[in-house]
Amino acid sequence: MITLSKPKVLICSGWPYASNVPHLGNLIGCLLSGDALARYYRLKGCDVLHVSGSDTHGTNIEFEAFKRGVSPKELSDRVHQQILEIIKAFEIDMYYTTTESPTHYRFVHDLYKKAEANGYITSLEEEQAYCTHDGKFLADRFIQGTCPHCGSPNAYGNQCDDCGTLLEPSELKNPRCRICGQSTISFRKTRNWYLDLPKLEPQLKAFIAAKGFQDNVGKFTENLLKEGLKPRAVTRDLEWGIPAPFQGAEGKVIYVWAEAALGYVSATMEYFEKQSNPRGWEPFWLDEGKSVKHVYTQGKDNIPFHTIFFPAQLLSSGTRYHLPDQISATEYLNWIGGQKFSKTRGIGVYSDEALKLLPGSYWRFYLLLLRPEQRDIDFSWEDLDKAINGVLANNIANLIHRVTSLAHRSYGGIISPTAIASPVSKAIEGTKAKYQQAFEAGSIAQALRHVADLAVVGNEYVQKERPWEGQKPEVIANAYALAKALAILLSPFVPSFSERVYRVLSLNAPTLDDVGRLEQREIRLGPPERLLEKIDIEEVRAAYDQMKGDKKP
RNA sequence: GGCGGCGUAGCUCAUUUGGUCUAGAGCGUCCGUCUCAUAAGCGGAAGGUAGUGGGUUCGAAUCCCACCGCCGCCA
Repeated sequence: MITLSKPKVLICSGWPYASNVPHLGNLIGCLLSGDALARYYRLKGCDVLHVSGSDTHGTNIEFEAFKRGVSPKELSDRVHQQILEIIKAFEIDMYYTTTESPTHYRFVHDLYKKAEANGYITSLEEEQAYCTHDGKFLADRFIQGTCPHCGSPNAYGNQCDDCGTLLEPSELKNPRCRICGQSTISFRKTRNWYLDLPKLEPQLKAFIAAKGFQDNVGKFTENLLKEGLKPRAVTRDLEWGIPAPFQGAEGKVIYVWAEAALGYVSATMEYFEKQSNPRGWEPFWLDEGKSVKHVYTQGKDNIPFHTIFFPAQLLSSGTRYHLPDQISATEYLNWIGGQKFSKTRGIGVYSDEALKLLPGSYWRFYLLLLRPEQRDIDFSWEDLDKAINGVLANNIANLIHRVTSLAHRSYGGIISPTAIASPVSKAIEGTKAKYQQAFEAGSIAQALRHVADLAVVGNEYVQKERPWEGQKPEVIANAYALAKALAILLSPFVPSFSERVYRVLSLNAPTLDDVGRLEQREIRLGPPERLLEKIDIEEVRAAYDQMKGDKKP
């Protein structure tokens, strides 16, 4: 018998910025969506790797570190550790690294050296703000001054938050350095290196046309291409970051946008290095064909990075890397009343705080069910309550408990190998088909809704057949088939919950193929178990209020 | 200001390329009911002029135009 190698799937989740732990919106957009997809493809029997890591460079981290009086390295290391804990608590099963990894440095160096050799790197001398007191060039955000339009004294070098006008650093009146607070700013000439995107445009267009990205992803990308691409600077005069490998660029670093996404490749390399299989990454990245599928999850703001800038970086190397196949982008999850999450202003729940309120699996279920796939949504306690108590507890967990209790009460906990009645098997097969279709299209919330719908069918069925009256072993067998299908289909969303159900239903590492499959022999159920505790949303809310209250000075 | 996206019952969403009649479902609400189950389940009812206003069509939530609101990109 010939065993074909399993289809490979690489899930790439957007890299959390290591200035702070991710908030709920970041989490659902990147890592959680990626985990659900990865688990789905594993359930289907694919060879799956899910990678991401902490994005540790850039001026935001430098500034945040400065505010806290620590080095950028100290700050990002600390946040990275926190994120690792969060990943564990949210039951995310992936390879998570950081842009500080040596493999990443090496890969970024190699790639840009090749890009330079291939003639895709140009350089240009420009004037940039420089603080003579601190002796360094200042990123736009590090300069503050008076807005020339509205007169606000708190405008930044890139924009005035008070009137919304976009600015150039040179437009600010009385510019001062946000690091030392002094007005010791002058403009000096400096040379920076650019990725020649216009030169890569034909290749990019061919790639985008070939992949045919859907919906908002396609539109975003088209618009950007329509406007025409300009060369983008890939270096900056900073100390924190990956040193630029170009001739004459000593003392400069590769700017964060130009290296973080390359981490998808270097993380894959690093994963296989640790498996003592240093060439294991190649089938994932060097096969241009259909035997590997690349799916990216991130917030909508990152779409162009993944459809244009990141592919451009890969193309500039001259190596024919596998380019993105699918972008599963989310809209935004905002806080109550449409407010933006803000750590400093104390708005919203960050992932570390979320875990103090409820276990990770509860958040998973809520976030994946309400995943913003069509438009921005606002968090609400009511939705959280409905998702957990209404859908997961009352409908799903209760149905499974109901079935196992019935089986034990009147049938000795034994499921006989009966054929599944056609309406039940039809419902299971129909759900499975819609579920797969949704997942393959990257519509994770939709897949979960199909599962929830099956639980409704299950309750209707049990109610109608009344297996608590007389002996109806075939009804119990059908109900068992429903419970089993639910447990398996739910595993990409709430893995620990599914594991508990597997134990009760006597299932051993089932796969997608087991959904709707006929039992060959008698099954002896484990003792009925209360599978999920409900939440008291008012208590959770009170705990949240207290947590936030404690933080205020 | 320019470009793009979105706008369906209180909430979350369905309505495959415009056409099964009174636009569906879950949750919530109200009424009824079973009792195996986590005060869960089931049945029924109320609830939408599909953002608004025009237009195309025999027929539009689904196509076109304008306006309003939200979001994003750009200036």
